[in-house]
Amino acid sequence: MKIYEELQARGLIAQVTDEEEIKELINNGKATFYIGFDPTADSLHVGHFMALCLMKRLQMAGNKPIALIGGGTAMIGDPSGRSDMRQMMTDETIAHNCECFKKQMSRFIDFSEGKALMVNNADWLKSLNYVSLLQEVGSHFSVNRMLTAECYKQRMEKGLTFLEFNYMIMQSYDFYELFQKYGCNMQFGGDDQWSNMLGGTELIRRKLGKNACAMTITLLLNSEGKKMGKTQSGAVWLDPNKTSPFDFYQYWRNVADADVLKCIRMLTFLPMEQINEMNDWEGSQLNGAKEILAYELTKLVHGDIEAQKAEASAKALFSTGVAENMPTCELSADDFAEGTIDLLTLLVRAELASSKSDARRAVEQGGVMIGSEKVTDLKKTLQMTEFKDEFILKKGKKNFRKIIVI
RNA sequence: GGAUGGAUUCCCGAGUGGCUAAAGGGGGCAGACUGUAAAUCUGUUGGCAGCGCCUUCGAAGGUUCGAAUCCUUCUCCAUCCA
Repeated sequence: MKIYEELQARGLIAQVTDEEEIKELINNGKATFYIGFDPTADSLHVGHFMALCLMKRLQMAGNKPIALIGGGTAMIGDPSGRSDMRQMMTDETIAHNCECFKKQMSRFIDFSEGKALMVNNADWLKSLNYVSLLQEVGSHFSVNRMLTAECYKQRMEKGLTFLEFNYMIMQSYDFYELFQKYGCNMQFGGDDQWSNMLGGTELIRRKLGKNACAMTITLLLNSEGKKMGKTQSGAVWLDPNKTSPFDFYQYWRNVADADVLKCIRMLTFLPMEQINEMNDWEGSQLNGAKEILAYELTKLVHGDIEAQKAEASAKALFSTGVAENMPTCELSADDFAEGTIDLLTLLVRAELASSKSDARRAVEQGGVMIGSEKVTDLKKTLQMTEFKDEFILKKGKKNFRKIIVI
């Protein structure tokens, strides 16, 4: 199976400008393509992960990726798919985020010997001259058409600033710049980027009379239509310090039945034959698929060893309630008042409860366990001497914390 | 620049002097049921040294025994007119 057909089979392709041309390019390793990443946080998350995987797949098929870090566009803020304006970031934050992105990306993409490039659009966007830009680029854009673009629709109701309105122009300019400088003939991106990307292909056609292609990746939505990779407390990050490998594993272990196979297809590198075998799995059998999904993704992001640890911990934890590698809370003597700590404080300290009131509620509702003992006494206290052996504190069914005193 | 409407707890949204830590829904959390799933049902959902106190209704002042609610100024948003 050629790469284009594989992407198709995995359900990764959302929209393309010219199917035949794109097939020809990427199946024969003739594409130099770019994907842009706006450094809006200090770590990549699951959404970026899909794009990185795509880069990797295409690189393996002989195409040349350019990772574009949007140090310049981040200063504008992409209004696509947003109902509110982005928080403005300082230059220092953006620069810092760019650095973080670079490090993380290098783990996925092979940048050695010019097999891939990494560029930052701040390098050319920041030095643009307003009047000449208006003349050279602005004259090729029709406001009428821009306003009908899907990505602005939502914002037409809530309000859109001129700054954000220009995001499309900047992204188009990026493509134009990369086309000339590196012969970049394709752009990939999330499906919400479609109109921004078309802006680029059109700019290239009008200014240079040349053809460039664009293709969008299907957004990873769950069965409820929400973007995956988000939890209550925020995104699922790729940085182990922001989302531990264990939590990362658990996120995928817990996806809904309806979403497992889609995730396996779109996110893992397992061969299609193997995935197709799972097609008619149902009921509790899908738990097996979830384990595969969680393991494969953890392996891709955090490596073999971490993935094994996370898997072993999760299995042990949910069968015996004890595991080698599990989220741990280390207490020091300072956490004890006269050698004692009360349960509610401990729950907060272990990050199992957001406040003491929250901890109290959890206990009142019978959700807290020490080891295998349910605790109902709100005033329970623990002596420091009882901590000689580590023990497991549990809130609800899925929140475990090993408590140790150092 | 002018006119009008608006800003409420994580989100949406009721509340227009005391009964309001603030209806209802969503989301979250916990329990039951299960397969670490979904659906469903139940409870819960500002904080603290639990039954009392403190902080909260865009911001700052003021009126009042008492304000999310009334007045003043300010900030922001939307719509219409220029």
